[in-house]
Amino acid sequence: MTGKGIGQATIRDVAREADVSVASVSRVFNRLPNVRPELKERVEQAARKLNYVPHAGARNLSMARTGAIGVVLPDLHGEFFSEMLRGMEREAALRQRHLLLSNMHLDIGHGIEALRNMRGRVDGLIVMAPHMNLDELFAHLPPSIPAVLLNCQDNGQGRPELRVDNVAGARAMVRHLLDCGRRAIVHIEGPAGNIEAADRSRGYAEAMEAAGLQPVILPGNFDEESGHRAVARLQADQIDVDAIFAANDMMAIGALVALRDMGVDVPSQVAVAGFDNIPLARLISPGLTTMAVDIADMGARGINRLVALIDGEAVPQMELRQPGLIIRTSSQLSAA
Amino acid sequence: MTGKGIGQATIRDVAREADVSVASVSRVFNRLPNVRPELKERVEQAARKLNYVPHAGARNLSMARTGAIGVVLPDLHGEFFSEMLRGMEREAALRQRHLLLSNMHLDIGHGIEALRNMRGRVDGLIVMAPHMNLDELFAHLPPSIPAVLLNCQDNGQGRPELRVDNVAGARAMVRHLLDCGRRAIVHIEGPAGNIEAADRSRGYAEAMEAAGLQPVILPGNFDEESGHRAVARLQADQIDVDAIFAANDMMAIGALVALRDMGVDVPSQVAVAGFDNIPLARLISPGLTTMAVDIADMGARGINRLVALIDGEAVPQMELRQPGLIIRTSSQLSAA
DNA sequence: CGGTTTCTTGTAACCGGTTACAAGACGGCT
DNA sequence: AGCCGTCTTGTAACCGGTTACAAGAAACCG
Repeated sequence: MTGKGIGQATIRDVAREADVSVASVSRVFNRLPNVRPELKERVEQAARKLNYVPHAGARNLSMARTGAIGVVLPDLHGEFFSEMLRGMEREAALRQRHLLLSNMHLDIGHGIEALRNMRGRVDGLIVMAPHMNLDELFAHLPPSIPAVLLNCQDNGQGRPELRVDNVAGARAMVRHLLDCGRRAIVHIEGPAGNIEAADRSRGYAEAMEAAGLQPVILPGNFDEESGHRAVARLQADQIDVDAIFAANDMMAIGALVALRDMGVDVPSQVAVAGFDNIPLARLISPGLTTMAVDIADMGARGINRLVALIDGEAVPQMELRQPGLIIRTSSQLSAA
Repeated sequence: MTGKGIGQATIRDVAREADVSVASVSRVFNRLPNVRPELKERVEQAARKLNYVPHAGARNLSMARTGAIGVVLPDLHGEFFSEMLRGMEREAALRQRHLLLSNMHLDIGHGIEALRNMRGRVDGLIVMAPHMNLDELFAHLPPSIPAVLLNCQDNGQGRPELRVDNVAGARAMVRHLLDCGRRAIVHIEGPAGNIEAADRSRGYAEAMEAAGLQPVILPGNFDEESGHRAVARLQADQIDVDAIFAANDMMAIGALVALRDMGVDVPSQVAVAGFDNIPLARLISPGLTTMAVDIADMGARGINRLVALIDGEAVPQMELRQPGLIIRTSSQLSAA
């Protein structure tokens, strides 16, 4: 109808249509107070007629502010990440921010590229990279871009961080299993190079040694399948075991399923425990004993910190969150 | 060191440092072939020295292309949405696109605002809004912005759509329960105004009537809690029931948990079935019989279509996907 | 050796907003 | 009337890139 065909109306089209300057149109759309009502009405009418929608990209450029937050995660698989994302989204929406997603898969080169791609697209970054050298990751990035780090390795970035105390959590879990009367406690580890996996493994080993027991560690990579494999391995190697402590819930669930298939009763024959308290842990049966990290809250808090940082407020340098033990059926005391 | 303090290097800074024009710097960064190697080297050196990272926002503006896709979902809760997002992310990464998230909660006003906010930020939109009037939603939006609709209500938008055949799926599920010998099949419905919920409810009612049985429908809203409540209601009202068909898996799981708490055995006393085949359905025990929608694939396909649409390729107007019956323990034949 | 082609490089306009600044209109005051 | 302050409005520069176009250099040709 308007004949413009492709391409949408710009602020200049509206200005022409309403016979005012672009500055006035801008003022109307930004609700600045110093606009005569009659003129305001004229502009709004013209905008309606042309079906004008402001171009956010142009606005971002001239204001040097995008209203978006870049979220860089190592993966999007499993409930852990979706919970985290959910928490972030909730908080971001509250603060009128959008989330720009980017997962960096495994390679650090991709990670660096992903971060560089964010410049000019977002006002700040949330980076979760438990499996990468942070200093290398940030090496070729201007230091002025605000960023909050989640569960990252030690680094010299001096950026605000949120971490879960994985070592303490793992120790506490081992103590709980000992309290349940278990002695042959086997740990299924997370992937190599991942700081969270390493910390949980360390906490396990420390607690076992403190109890005068020999640590037994099987490899895994945080997915259900590897929990399954670990149990198969236990059986194949005839390893003595009365409790399995997996480095995360998905592996614990894989182990539960494998044990169920083998006809081994949980918890009477073997207790099982995980880490993270993903929503599934409560729903599976038997209910999974785990260390609760409030994942969504952690995501929300990260956004919260980042927004404060972007706004130039003071932000605590590091927060170490303590996970809490959740006891469910999978580690109930054996029949006395 | 460089004295610039806050604010990052721009293309003009690099041009000055390398003593070339901005056009040349742009050419180097965009890997255009017609640049003398010596000059290219000089530019790269200058860029390295200044720690220059191109400003994506500016690039987007001048090229009228952002490389981002806006994803507008009604909610981010539960495995359904995380699965969908995962599928989208995978496909988007493959096509070098970013995802900009925006959930529109319940209100249509917010939905319209969310869509408008996307202009100039993204090249196209994926909209999933089973609970909204699409024509109203798109009314104040320029028609030229590419968009793909997922599981939306009938509308006059003429935009590419992907839908699940919810009516057929529900009918098939009822037939399966009948085959299992169940007659008193109760349906737990999804939220009012949601087209998917309505279609599943319709399929259920049609199949029941076709079998000469009386439909019994209880209210629900797609979350676990409402499945739980529905079962409580069944008991309170002493309703005769030998099978429960919930409009989605989360409600079915709520029902399972409620039945377990009440000491009712599944499936011998009551069979339970859901819809969606979220990952949890396989893991819970008893395993949940459900209609499988390949959620992640649906998300990936949506992105795929949208990218084609953005690139000006021809795209099928509508695809109706058939869900598949997955039989698990929760609906095993009663002991003969 | 002049003319034509090809390749490299720079200048400046443009994308679509925001905003500093100037100018004009208006009202109130002496 | 003349002066001043306040309020409204417009002009034009700017954000940081891309790119059409022109110009200069080099290569190639008869």
